[in-house]
Formats: sequence, structure tokens, C-alpha cells
Amino acid sequence: MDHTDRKILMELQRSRQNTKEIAAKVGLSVTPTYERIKKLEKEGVIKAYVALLDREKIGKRVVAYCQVTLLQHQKELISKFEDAITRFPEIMECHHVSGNFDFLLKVAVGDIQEFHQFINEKLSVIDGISNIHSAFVMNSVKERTAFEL
Amino acid sequence: MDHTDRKILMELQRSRQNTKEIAAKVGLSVTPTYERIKKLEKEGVIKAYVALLDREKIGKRVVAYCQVTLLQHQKELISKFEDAITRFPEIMECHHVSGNFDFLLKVAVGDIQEFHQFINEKLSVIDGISNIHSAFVMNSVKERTAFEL
DNA sequence: CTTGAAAAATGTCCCGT
DNA sequence: ACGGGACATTTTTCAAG
Repeated sequence: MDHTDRKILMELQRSRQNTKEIAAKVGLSVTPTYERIKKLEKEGVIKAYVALLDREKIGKRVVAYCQVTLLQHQKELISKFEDAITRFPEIMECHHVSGNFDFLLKVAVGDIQEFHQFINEKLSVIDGISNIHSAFVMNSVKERTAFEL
Repeated sequence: MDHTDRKILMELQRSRQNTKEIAAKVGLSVTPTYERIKKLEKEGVIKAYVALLDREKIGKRVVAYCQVTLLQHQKELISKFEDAITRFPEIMECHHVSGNFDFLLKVAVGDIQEFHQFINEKLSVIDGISNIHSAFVMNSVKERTAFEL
């Protein structure tokens, strides 16, 4: 992966464009540009092309980050927790992290009532949880899916 | 926005597809499907179509969440902090949150050395910061950009 | 909404260098 | 690895029921 590939990826991370436009921006003709893109797709560097939606416009007014601490750090307990997490559509992200707590969850819901319900009926019901601490997003200063290359 | 629109959005959030495929999945013909998609784009419900990359394959081996606490909660201090944040390409997300700390940052870098450099030379240099606590992502159990509709 | 059609744009691939 | 050109697919628009 060279400088041109990185330029192509930066563009594709920003927005969908046709091969001609990309080619012009990286200073190549269409064919090599096309082949580079296909190669990046085949290698799995590009995982998918997706649509990003406006959170407010689809009625997800509440985003919260939940710090979850488990009772013990046994393999079984962790697996059980991770399995449960996968099933909840409210959870956008779940990361196993180092530090004071074990998991960091990003949750998106319609309103506070729905969040309350999620915590009480879904999250806190999972076995082996010792503690949950939530922080509500008041304003997203920056939010991108694009990595710097 | 009705049930069909939501179905269309769910598909487009999952992966790029041509109008014919979407039409088949939502049980409409191509023309109305095409018009619905254009409407959702025009209204800004669909913000953009982007490529998602494989983090490991582009060499971003380290992701960390940083909890930042400011010294005081003055408007000026907050604005200054937010301005500085915008300029750092390592920062993927920055949310102003309620709770024990003020800002939650998602940072993606190549390795620990780069992270160390980011904290010491970029983040901690910003005026008005009282505390930074970082948690490294060891495993991402779930990571999606798609909202449930 | 459906079907069908048709032009323009784009994607895809083969063959040169 | 690059560029040109040929062909297939898709996008986009339109008309009629």
C-alpha cells in the first residue's frame, strides 16, 4: 500500500465517488485507479460501503456511554456477557478495555425512558455484572469513521 | 418516513447495493424505491455513503478512550478545548458528556509510542485540562455504524 | 404504485505499451 | 503498473396505466 492507495482510501472514507473523480484526485487514469480500488476491496482493507444516517432525523435523541464492571474476570463470565451484548440492537459498540472498568458500551436510543428501560430490563439483568456507570452525550464535538492515513 | 423507508435505510446502512436489489428486498419496483432513496438523501436522513476500513490492515493497532476533565466549566475554556480537538487527526470522536468527567475521546493510532506522543505533546498541552484517564481497547466485541430502525 | 423504455453515466474487463 | 477503448450494468428520467 503506497501513497496513492492511501489517497484513494482517504477519499473513499470521506464519501462515495465514481472512479473517474478518484482518478483525477490521485492523478491517475481510470483503469489503474479502478484496479487499486478492487485490490483494496479484495484484500479486505475496505470492509464495506455503507450509508451514514443523521441520528436526530431518525429519532435517536439519546446516546450514552456505559462503563460496565464485572464481578470476576473468568473466561466464562466474559463470554456470557459478550454473547448477551450482541443481541441488543441499542448497543452500537462494545469494547473490552483495560483500566478501572471492563467494558465500554455505546448505546443509542430514542429517549431517556427507553434508556432507562434498556438499563433495567436488558443490561443490568445480565449475570455477573458488578457495576454500571453511564455518561450521556450532550454534544458531539467530533465524530468520524475515517482514519487518518 | 414509513416502514418501507426504514427497511431501505437498514439495508443501506448494512452495505451498498443497487436499486434493483433494494427494491426486491422491500417488495417494491425500482422506480418508487429509487425515489424514496433520493428523498432520504435530499432530506439529509442519509448524510453520506462512505467506505469503512479494516483498522488492523491500515496499521492502526491501538484504540483508546480518554476521559478528559477540565479545570473549570467556563464557556471560553470549553470552546478552546473543542477547537484544539478538531485539529488532531488521531481523534476519531470527541463527545461532551455528563457525569464524572467532561469529554470522552476516541483515539486511533499506530502503536503505544504514538499514543504516548499524542498524550504528551498534543492532548495534555491544551490549556485548562485537569485530568486525563485512558482506557485501551483490547477487543471490540461489537462495532457498528448502523442504527436500529 | 407498476411496467416498460431509453439515454447518460459508470463499472468492468481486455488488450495494448 | 499504466492508458485506451469496447462492452455490460446501473442510474436516472420519462410516459402511460
